[in-house]
Amino acid sequence: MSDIIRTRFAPSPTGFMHVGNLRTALYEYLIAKSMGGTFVLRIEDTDQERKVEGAVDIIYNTLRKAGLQHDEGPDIGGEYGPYVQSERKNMYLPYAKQLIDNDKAYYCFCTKERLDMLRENSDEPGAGYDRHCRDLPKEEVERLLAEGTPYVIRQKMPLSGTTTFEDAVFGSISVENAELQDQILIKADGYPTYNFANVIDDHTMNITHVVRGCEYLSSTPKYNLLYEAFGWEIPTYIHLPLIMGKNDDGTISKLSKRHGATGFEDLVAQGYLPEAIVNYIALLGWCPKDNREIFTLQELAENFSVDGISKSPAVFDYNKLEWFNGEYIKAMTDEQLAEVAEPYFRQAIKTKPLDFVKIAAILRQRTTVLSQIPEKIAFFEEQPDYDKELFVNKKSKTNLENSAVMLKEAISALQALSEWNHDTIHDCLMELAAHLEVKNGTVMWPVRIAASGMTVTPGGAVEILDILGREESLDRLNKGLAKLS
RNA sequence: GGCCCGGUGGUCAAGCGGCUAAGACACCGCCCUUUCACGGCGGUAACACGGGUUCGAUUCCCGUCCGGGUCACCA
Repeated sequence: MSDIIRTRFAPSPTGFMHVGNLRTALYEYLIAKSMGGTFVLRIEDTDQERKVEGAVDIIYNTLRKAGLQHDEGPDIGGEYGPYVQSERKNMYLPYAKQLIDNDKAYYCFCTKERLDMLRENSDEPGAGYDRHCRDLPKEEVERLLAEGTPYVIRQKMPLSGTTTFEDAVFGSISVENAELQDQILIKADGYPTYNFANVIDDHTMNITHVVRGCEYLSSTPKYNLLYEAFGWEIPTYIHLPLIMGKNDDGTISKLSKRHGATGFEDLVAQGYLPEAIVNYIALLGWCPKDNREIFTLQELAENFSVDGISKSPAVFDYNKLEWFNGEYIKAMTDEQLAEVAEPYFRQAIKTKPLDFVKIAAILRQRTTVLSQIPEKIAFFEEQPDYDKELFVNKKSKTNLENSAVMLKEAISALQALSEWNHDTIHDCLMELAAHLEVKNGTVMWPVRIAASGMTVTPGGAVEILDILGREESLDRLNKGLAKLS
C-alpha cells in the first residue's frame, strides 16, 4: 500500500476560511479521491503569536459543510499523528541538528535588531540576511551555545549552481541558488518555521502529492534542497493558479475582503449553498474534458484530472456563483428548499401560519440567493400600502375602471367556491375571463395586485390566493376594490 | 528592484501547426406567459504587440508590454 496517493490540507488556524484556501482543500481532496488516495488534514499552528480561539472549529465546520471529509486528522486520528504541528514540536529540532551535522544548516545568533538594521541600511528592496553566522568558528558556536545565547537555525544554501524542479501544472522550473536566502528552519522560540515543518511533516506523513497555491512556486527550490539534504524522495508538486478579485478601478489583485465576501462562512451567510460554492470554485482553475459545469462532489472526484488545471489566475465572479446557486436551488424539491431556507422564511413570515412548501414552490424558479427570500415574500405577512395606479397595466389591458369590475366579479366567483385550492381558484378565474370575454391577464392582473400590493411577485394570482387562504384573500380583494371606488 | 510564473470576448474557459476560434456567466433582442422569473431562439464581443521558425501560426522560439507571485524568527 506504499504507492497509494496521499494529499494533505494544511491550513493555519486564522479564524477565517478564504475561498482560495477552500479551493486548495477541494483540489487536494479531489486529487486524492480521483486516484483512490487518502486526504489528510493537518493543522499548522507554529505561529504562537497568531493563535485564534475557536479557529480550528471553523476549519472542521467548513470542511464538513463542503463535504470534504478527511481520512486522517486531529479529530479522527490516523497512523501518522499527531496532526497538529504544535503537538509535534519536538520532532523538528533533531532533524535540524541532523542538517547541521551534515553541514547543510547552521546556528545563527544574530538578533532581530541586527536583522532589522541590515534591512534598513540596504537600498536593495529584496536584500536579505548577510550570512554573518554562516561560517562562525566551531569553538565560537560552542561558546555561545554554552552561554545560552538565543539562536535560530538556518539552512545553508548553495552559493552557486541552479536548482530545478518539476511541477505537474507548470512544468520544469529552474532557479539560481544564489537567489536563495539562508532561510530560518528553527525559530528562537524553538518552533519550526512553516517551510521547515512542512517538509518534515509531509515526509513523515508520507505525503506523495504536495498541492498548494502558486504563491509557493518560488520557494519550492528551498524545499527541494531540504529534501535532497535529507536524502528524501521529492513529492509531486501541484501548484494551483491564484484566485483574483476585480477592484473598483478595474485592476485585478489577489482576492481579498475588499472584493466582497470571500470567506466560506460569509458566502453561506449570504445565502449561497455549500454545494454551489464547491461546484463553482472547482471550475475556477480547472476544466473537465467535456466542459460540463454542474457537478456533485462525487462527480467531481470521478472526473478530476490534474492536466485540466489551468496556469493563469482566475477572477472570482459573483455573477457566475449566483448562477450556480440558482441552478442548485432549482434542482431542489419544494420540501428541500423549504427546509434549507426556513430561517429566511421566518424572517418574513412571523405570525401567519402559511405553508412554507407552497411558498418554496413559487420561489424555487426565481431565487438565486437565499437572502433574497424575505424581501420577496414579505407581502404575505403584511400587505404593503400600495398605490391604486398599480392596477393600470397596458399589456394586460387593465385600467382603474375595468379593474374594479374584474375584482368585483372575481370576489363573487371566488366566494362561491366550495373548495379553496390551486386548481379550483385557477379554474374559477379562467372561466371568469372566458365568461367576461376578456384576456386572462385582464382578470389576473388586478387580482394579483390586490392580493399582493406589488407589481412584481413570486408566483401569479392563483398561487398567491392559494397560499394566502380564503379569508385573507377575499379580505385583500375587497380592500382593493374599495381602493378603486 | 532581483527572481519566478502567466497573457484567447467584461468574467470562467475549450483549443495543444491548418477550425467560419467551442461552450458557460453577464449583457442585448425576440418568443412563451396572469407580473417577475424559468424555459426556448437569436445577437454583440477575444487569440496583448513586434520579430522569427514553418508551405501555414492562437498554438513553437525570442523580445517588448501588461498582469500576478515572491524575496519575514507569517503561514
